[in-house]
Amino acid sequence: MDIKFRCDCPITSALDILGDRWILVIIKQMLLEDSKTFKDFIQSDERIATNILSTKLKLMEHLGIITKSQLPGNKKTNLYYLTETGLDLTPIVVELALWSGDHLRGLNPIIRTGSELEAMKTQKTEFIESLKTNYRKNKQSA
Amino acid sequence: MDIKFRCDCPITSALDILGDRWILVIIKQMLLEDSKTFKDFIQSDERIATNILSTKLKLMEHLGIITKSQLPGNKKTNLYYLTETGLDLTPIVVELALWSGDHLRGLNPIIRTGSELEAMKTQKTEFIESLKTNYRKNKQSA
DNA sequence: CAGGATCCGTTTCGATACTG
DNA sequence: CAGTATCGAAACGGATCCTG
Repeated sequence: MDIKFRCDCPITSALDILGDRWILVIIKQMLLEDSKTFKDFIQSDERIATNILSTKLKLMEHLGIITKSQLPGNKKTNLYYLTETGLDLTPIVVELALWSGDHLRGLNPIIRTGSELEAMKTQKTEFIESLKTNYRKNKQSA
Repeated sequence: MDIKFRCDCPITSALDILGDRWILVIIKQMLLEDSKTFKDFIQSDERIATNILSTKLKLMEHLGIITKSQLPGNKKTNLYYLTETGLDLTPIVVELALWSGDHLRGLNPIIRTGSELEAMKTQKTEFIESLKTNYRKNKQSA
């Protein structure tokens, strides 16, 4: 698989990656909903098709955003986890959540609880760090 | 024009909007490169096609992210400006820039100068605020 | 049964030509 | 300058099939 970006500028390349709805959805699922298996992603209410999911997971793995692994004794369930590079996207997901909370209300329900959204806003840096820390913890204990 | 989101969840709807490469590109251009006319967007090195640009600008206007206006004496040049809702996307653009700077190096050149990227990181909140303040100022004086 | 590949109709994209 | 029209190429998405 080779990836071609439109130009050499990093931010433009970042838009090639993050300007893809499904990639953002997958990252959000992993970070906020503990999704890690193929089935987790399929069963979410995002309605992603299996072929699309498959393609995007492969792409993300190739980009170094996620890794694919298996439980030692389990040959059939694959586990997808964010790498540290992927985890560094946490601030973007949080900012997205905040923006949507501020400007796309009326659509409800809010992601997670309202109070959590409040915490995100008032203690953003800490919230991001705790999200990353928790994620790393879950990843290790798996 | 009516916009249909995939579900009622705000963050999912946000992904419907921001998970679009061109919308992100346009916002970035407006915020970081002072782009405001159709021509500005076309002439950037992003190589956006005229029909796509036209469609996206209309969509963004409809979403309340940008406004379209004209100089009083000028009937042929349209001016596109971010609304306050659009301006609130500044943190997302900044986080994108930071992530790409950290993880997509080797592609160079960096958006703007390296020192500016450094400032972004160490004084992020202030940087975001100044970006917004400057934008509002330019918008008014136009 | 989980994970994913294949097929295939439909939608969207994108490059260029063209218009007010 | 600021867009539309057109049309081939690519992506989507759903249904189904395959494989361990």
